[in-house]
Amino acid sequence: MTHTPGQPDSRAVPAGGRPEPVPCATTPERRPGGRTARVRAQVLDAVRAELGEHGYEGLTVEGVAARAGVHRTTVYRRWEDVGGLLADVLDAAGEDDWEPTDTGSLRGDLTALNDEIQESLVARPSVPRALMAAAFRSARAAEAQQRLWEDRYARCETIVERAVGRGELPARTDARSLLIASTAPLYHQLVLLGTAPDPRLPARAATTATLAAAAGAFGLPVPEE
Amino acid sequence: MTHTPGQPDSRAVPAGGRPEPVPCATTPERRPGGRTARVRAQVLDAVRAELGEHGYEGLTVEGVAARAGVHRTTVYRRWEDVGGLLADVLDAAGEDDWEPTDTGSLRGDLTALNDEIQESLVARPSVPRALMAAAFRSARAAEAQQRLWEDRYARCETIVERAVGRGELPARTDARSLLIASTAPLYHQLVLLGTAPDPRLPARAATTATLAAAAGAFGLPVPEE
DNA sequence: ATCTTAAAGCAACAGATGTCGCACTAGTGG
DNA sequence: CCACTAGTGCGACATCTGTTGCTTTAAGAT
Repeated sequence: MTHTPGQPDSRAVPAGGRPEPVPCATTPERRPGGRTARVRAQVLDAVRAELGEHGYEGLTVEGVAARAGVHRTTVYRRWEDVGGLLADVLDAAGEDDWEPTDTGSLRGDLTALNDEIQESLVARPSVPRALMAAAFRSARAAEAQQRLWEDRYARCETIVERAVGRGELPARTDARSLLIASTAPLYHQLVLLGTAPDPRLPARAATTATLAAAAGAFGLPVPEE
Repeated sequence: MTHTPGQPDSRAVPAGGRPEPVPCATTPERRPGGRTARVRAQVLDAVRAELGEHGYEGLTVEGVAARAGVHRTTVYRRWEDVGGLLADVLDAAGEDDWEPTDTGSLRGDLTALNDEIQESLVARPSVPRALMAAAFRSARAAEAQQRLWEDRYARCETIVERAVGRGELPARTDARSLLIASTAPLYHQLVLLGTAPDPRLPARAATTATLAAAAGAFGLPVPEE
């Protein structure tokens, strides 16, 4: 996850994901060499550090540039604004190897997942929370956020597949809906409602979703009977 | 809901909800008279109008002041910042007489509620969405938002009470958890995940919650058998 | 009517934020 | 080794955002 400065990553991503100024076919890849990649790594590291220290509120282009040892103008030119920075961070966040833990039961898996979510959301300052805040302000960050959600929920579908394999769930189950039903109350209460975190909430939400699933709430074609 | 300019409202609210500069007991109420109230009404109307036209992104103190026909400084002094403005708007929003519609069944009531929610969230620009965005940036707006959520969910508890009265649910049912389970997927998908609105989502989320409730997912003390 | 004073208007200022042209540095290719 | 140039550094500038001291207006009381 953490980029090692000085060891340029080989990903030749167009930095901010913005449309490039039309490479004229003679320049297939602009200049993926040392300095460019190094600056990108420094800046993204700085963003994560600033986010961890001051949260989204305290995240400013000025501060990021200073911490990265880079000039303001460079950041503005490559990432445009704070939203662009976070979009890049979000894309990088999707490149880890996270996967849901296997506890042996659907309810256990969902509870473990919810525990992880709750933990990441109650931390102060919370990076995921900051990224959600950013998604409200920047279209680019919102798109990156969407990609990350999609990736995460796709990985979580293995939870449902395992449950189907164990016979806990019917084969044709809408995995995505089940996962959302299980996790949504957490985000709703912790992020939107702003209620105090309840240590039993993760388990309760997971249990509710499990019960609904057992009652056939997420059956796909519902063969009626 | 809409304030009629020129007809000062009698609510002697301390405007922004901020701690007042200690009234010296000789001045029990500062100056609730015409101009003060009129300015407040003008400004709040301007906020709602700007929000409807440009969304949260385009909401600026400068624009609000101009539209309200008031000087910038006045807005800064009474509301401090955009968050303060929205907090005041949020508090005013809680003073309506909204109540959940009665369709005759738990599932129907929850579906109707979700339909209303979805409708308010897919509108562009969406005022509720703007208020949520504001809650991320301003502590004052966040508190006001919290008060509004609390008020809304409290009113919705009548849905559960009616269902209990009809014998659809056991007497000891955790109304709040049921309501959150029913509504959270909507907010999660439309606000956080940013997925395209699905016209059947409200009904499906309501059905899921109803099934879970029937399975005893929201029983309060659970007398064990 | 007139006095008092809370609140609004006004203008000048300070700081943050973002932009632009130009110079320079350092990969890249000959 | 040298030439080329994408990308960065630098400083000057424009703008937006928020603050402060003072003046003016008008609500409320005598």
